[in-house]
Amino acid sequence: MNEAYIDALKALAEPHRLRLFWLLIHVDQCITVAEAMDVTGDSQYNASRNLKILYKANLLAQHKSGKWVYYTLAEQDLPHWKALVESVRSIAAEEFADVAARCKARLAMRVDGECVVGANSDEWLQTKFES
Amino acid sequence: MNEAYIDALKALAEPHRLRLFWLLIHVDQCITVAEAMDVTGDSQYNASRNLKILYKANLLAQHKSGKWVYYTLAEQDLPHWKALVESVRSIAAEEFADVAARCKARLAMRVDGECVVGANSDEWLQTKFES
DNA sequence: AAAACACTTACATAAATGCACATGTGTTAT
DNA sequence: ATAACACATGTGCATTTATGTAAGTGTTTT
Repeated sequence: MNEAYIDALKALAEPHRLRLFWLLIHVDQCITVAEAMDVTGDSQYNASRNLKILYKANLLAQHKSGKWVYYTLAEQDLPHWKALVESVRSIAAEEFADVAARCKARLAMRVDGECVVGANSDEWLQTKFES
Repeated sequence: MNEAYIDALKALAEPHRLRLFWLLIHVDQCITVAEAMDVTGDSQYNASRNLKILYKANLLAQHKSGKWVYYTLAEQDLPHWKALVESVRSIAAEEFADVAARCKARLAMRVDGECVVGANSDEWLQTKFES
């Protein structure tokens, strides 16, 4: 049945999750829950839960590395799934310009492509943004 | 903002509405609430409400003709909206083979392209389907 | 052993859904 | 005309589902 597709639509039909998914499409990289917290400003519970909902909806893949859990885009084979991802990708960048900038700054804090600092670190909080 | 887009995703993230929208894409024709009732088997309230929700989400257009209200696909200009419609269009037809057949039979009851008979008519109930 | 990241549970609040009934509007018959 | 009928929509209520905050659990690192 198309229950899985319905779940994907439900997962995307929430502002925080749509933003997270758009971000993962456009940065084209894995991000951890801690990084998502910093970038979006969501609480730990919401960042974790929303990423997990996107994962359970088969929109994201996850892999664990030490105490970090990285989420990344899931590969899509079916046409209507590809079109759905394409739809989110096509959203104008201006809508998410702020998070995109914050995400870029947060990923710059990585060492050898690995996340090494948790959420709300001093280093991150010193990086000021005027929104 | 992308609130309208969120509303569209929400509108589609419900089995009955997804089915209705898929149907309107594939029959490429207006249908009335009464016809939708017969085709989907939904109650009058649900058929009316779900069509209206899709309409308010800017996915459908409506025009009134006498006591009938015809719903049809809305034209989309923005890329992410087009891709969203394309996504639903790409859903395998087998998922909705039954409703597609019932819709074809129901539209055959029209006269000069106009709906002339209401829901649960004798004529319709005589048309038997084995589901 | 202690600290940190991610996840889960429990509870309170908000929102969506379905049903029954009532309303509004257009059509048809007398 | 006006009364009766039919299509579509709105309202009130009960049930279910989603969301947010706070606290607790599990696992890994140092």
